[in-house]
Amino acid sequence: MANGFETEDDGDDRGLLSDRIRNALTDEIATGTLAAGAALDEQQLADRFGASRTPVREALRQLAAGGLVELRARRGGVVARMTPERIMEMFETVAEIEAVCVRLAAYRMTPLERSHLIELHDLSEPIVEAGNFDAYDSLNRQFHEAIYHATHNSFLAEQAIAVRNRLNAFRRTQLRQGERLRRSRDEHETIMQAIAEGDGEMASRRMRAHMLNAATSLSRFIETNKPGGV
Amino acid sequence: MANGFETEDDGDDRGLLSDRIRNALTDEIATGTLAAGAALDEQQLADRFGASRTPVREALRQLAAGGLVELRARRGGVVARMTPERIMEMFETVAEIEAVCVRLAAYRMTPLERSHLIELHDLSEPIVEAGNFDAYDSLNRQFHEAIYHATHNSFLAEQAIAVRNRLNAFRRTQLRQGERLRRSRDEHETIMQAIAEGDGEMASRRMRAHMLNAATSLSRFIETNKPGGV
DNA sequence: CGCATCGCATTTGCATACACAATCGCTCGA
DNA sequence: TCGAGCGATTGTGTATGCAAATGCGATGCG
Repeated sequence: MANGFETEDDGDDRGLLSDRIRNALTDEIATGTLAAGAALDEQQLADRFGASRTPVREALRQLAAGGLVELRARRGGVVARMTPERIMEMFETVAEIEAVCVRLAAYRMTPLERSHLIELHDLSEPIVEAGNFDAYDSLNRQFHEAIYHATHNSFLAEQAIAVRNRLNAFRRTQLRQGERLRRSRDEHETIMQAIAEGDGEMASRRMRAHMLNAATSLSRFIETNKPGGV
Repeated sequence: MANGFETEDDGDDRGLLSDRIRNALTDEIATGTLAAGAALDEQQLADRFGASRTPVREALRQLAAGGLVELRARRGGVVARMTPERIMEMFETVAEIEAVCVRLAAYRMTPLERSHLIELHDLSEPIVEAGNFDAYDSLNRQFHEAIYHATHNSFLAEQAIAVRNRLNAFRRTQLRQGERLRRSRDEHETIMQAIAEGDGEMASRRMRAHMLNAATSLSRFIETNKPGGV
């Protein structure tokens, strides 16, 4: 097959082909390029990535293990189709896990980690003013991951990141709504205060509320833009 | 290869070969038949299961996605090698997730679910008296899974089960220690009381303590039977 | 005209073949 | 004697081929 390239001028063909395909598919699902419910034909994907079916299959299996795609035996795979109920369940789960993380983090974070978190939070102020959604999204992610890290429980942090990534496909558009950006930052502010006071329980409750606010916001968005069958 | 059997008298060759291999390997890792750190040679496994490398590879990828095995690129796979620190992190994570589950469950469970939980708990009394470890282990699992279910959040329940299964490989022997069986049931008792009173926060704190007690018990076990390099 | 059944096409699941990377052992040199 | 360089071997990563199963369409029957 089109395997004739030995040159690496593309610069992105390091690593395993199956991993690259997996990452690419993950991105495409998360960004919505591959809509929920879309059929995933192995040969078709193989052609698209200029590979054979073997690495495509391995990528699909991994994605299925992560829950991003559903594989029905001998009937091919589809991008995991989420009901609104399921999405809300995922949001609640993320909210609870985040709440756990911030409680542990409040009790365990080092001064260095605390200052890093404050720095991230401060950086977001001008970005909110400018209404830069993408930049805030990135910073928001860093903020939450800094909290995961500060739990000093890398397994928990991995779980949190995994669940959060899985939700990403639906979280994407939520921040674009009106004043949600400002309110998100305000909520971060109150969480930071609780952390500063060393009150993990308070930080936990506020984080849970913060995540559920985001869920409510997304829920309204889904109701408004309700499509046919998804 | 030895593919000549069309007869299904064996009775266990339904479903996908890769799935059967995955399940078999999961069991072997969970039961310790495959020790942590053991190398997983694809051809060797293929021979052992009477299959080719393809389904074995797919099984390994899925296990890697679940965290049970580690796959280093072009260097093969090994059964995930856990440090004591990592195991404790996993225990803490399970404890926190269980605490979340029982809090939600306390607020949401139906009378039917509550009575089912009570029934399971009552069933364990004579089993503890008899010191039947395996039976208690099974009932214990059902008890916890009934709580997951009662959260009425199937995604959270799935996550809880997944993390719990991942820990199973190391939890196995923990209950065999002395009076841990009796104490485990007593702790369940206090959790049940909090649930009965509708106090989710209390149930949550007690569940966390319950799980961390189990972790401590296992920790002692690990210290006692410390092997060479794991 | 509607429904069931048979046959075909498509696609997955598995086997096999091949290429390259990593490791191990050897030899050679200091 | 020890270390470095180099080749052989082992095993992973990928491609391709083949068989079985599923879904769909056509055809025949009621």
